[in-house]
Amino acid sequence: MLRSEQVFRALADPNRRRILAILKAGSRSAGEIAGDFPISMASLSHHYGVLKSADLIRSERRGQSIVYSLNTTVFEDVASALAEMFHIERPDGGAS
Amino acid sequence: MLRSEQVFRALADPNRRRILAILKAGSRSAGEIAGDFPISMASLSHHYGVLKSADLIRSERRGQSIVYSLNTTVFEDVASALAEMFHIERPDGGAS
DNA sequence: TGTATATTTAGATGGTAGGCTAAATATCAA
DNA sequence: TTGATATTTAGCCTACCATCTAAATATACA
Repeated sequence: MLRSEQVFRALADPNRRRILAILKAGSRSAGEIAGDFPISMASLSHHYGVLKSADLIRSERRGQSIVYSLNTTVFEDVASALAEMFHIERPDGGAS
Repeated sequence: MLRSEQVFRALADPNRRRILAILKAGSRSAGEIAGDFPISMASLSHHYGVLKSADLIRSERRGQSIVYSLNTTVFEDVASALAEMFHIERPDGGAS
């Protein structure tokens, strides 16, 4: 089940999209990600929450750190929803 | 050139997504669209502005009415950007 | 246990977004 | 030009969002 509402809202913020872009290269801890941003770790934590509630990322504790990674399966759904929204024919006809 | 920033922001609002869904069925005047919404025509006009600045819709005056229609080409770009964002292979390899 | 490190949660604040009403603009038709 | 219809623009208000600092939680290590 795709939470369109939360997904679109999550994608609306440039910092969140940048987090996703970073995670695209591989999993990273909250601290590692923070190094690339000018905002506080607390603010980033808020963004992680938004991305998680949209199921776009996942988190896993590893020792003292919390490691975030991309959840690619949801992206398939988003791409399909978007294609549907614009009535674009896609070869896989709606990966669910 | 895709204005990601404005496109994502435009898609973040449910009323705007609903406007797009309505226009998917065909062009409609501002007044016709308004019939499906509980908000004022002035508020809708604001949403048209946001959608236009993202180049997601186009407008054309026809007599006293202004008729809105979907700009599907931009959606191809959005779908591609999204696919890129998640590193999903697509058959058309990025329609630009 | 006590302390340091890593991250989140709580609470406050400024800015932006979306809603409204009222006024302005544009077209049509007398 | 005058009046009616269609839509946008202007101004205001409220709610939400991104950000901050400070405090809380969780883990590691001595």
